[in-house]
Amino acid sequence: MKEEAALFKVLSDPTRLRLAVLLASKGETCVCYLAQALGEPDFKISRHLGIMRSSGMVEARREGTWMYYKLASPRRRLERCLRECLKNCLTDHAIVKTDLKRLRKATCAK
Amino acid sequence: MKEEAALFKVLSDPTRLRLAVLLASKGETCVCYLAQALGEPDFKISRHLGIMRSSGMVEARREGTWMYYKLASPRRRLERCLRECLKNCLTDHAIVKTDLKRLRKATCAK
DNA sequence: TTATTATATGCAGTGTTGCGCAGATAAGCA
DNA sequence: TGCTTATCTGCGCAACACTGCATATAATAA
Repeated sequence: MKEEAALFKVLSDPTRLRLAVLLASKGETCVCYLAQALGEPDFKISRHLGIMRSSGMVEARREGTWMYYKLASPRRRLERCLRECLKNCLTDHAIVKTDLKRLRKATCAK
Repeated sequence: MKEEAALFKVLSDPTRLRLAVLLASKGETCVCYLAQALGEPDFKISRHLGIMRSSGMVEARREGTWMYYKLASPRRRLERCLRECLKNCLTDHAIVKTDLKRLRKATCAK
């Protein structure tokens, strides 16, 4: 049960939860865009993405200087179910809406 | 988003996750039965139930010396969705099966 | 080479978490 | 009243988690 609990633990931090919802809704996105979307320093975003990555929830791809992150395809049934939760229940959350708005305006030349 | 993350946090501990699945599957149950089902000391179970209770995930009812706990009825959509996850994805987990087996054999005269 | 941009990481401080034990409380019964 | 059972809680400890800052790495271009 430890592994299942670990899935919940990854989502138990507000920053990571916002990132997960954003990635679930927008697909592959690069770190600097995510940092602007959340209005948080990029080293913080990078840290949390690292945590999500080492848990297997997220995959990364380098393209030049940029790193693109996306949700990994679910392995267990629980992962698929949780992702549905994110999409169905959190996409219209107030904070997510403003995150998405800022994401749309984001540029890579900070 | 903090409140939503808190929901995941409650389920991010293996003991609490097992308790939640058990309560989702069996309904109202008293502490000593839950302790026997999980094979853990009752003060530990009581602690975790207390955490689940103060988060609003669980409700308690006293009957004489016994305390009966059950899942509270979900308030937000996310809570309902998460409960579905527990029922659909974790009820047939190996540990839950043995928990349920021990729960069936549990008695209150320790 | 150096400079620039994007991303990651080591470190230290602070706070939080889960645990076991011992003891406290609460209810029921003799 | 005292005794038993069931449940809860205060304490100390060890482990862990989140943050900000500074620095390191990685890739690209001049």
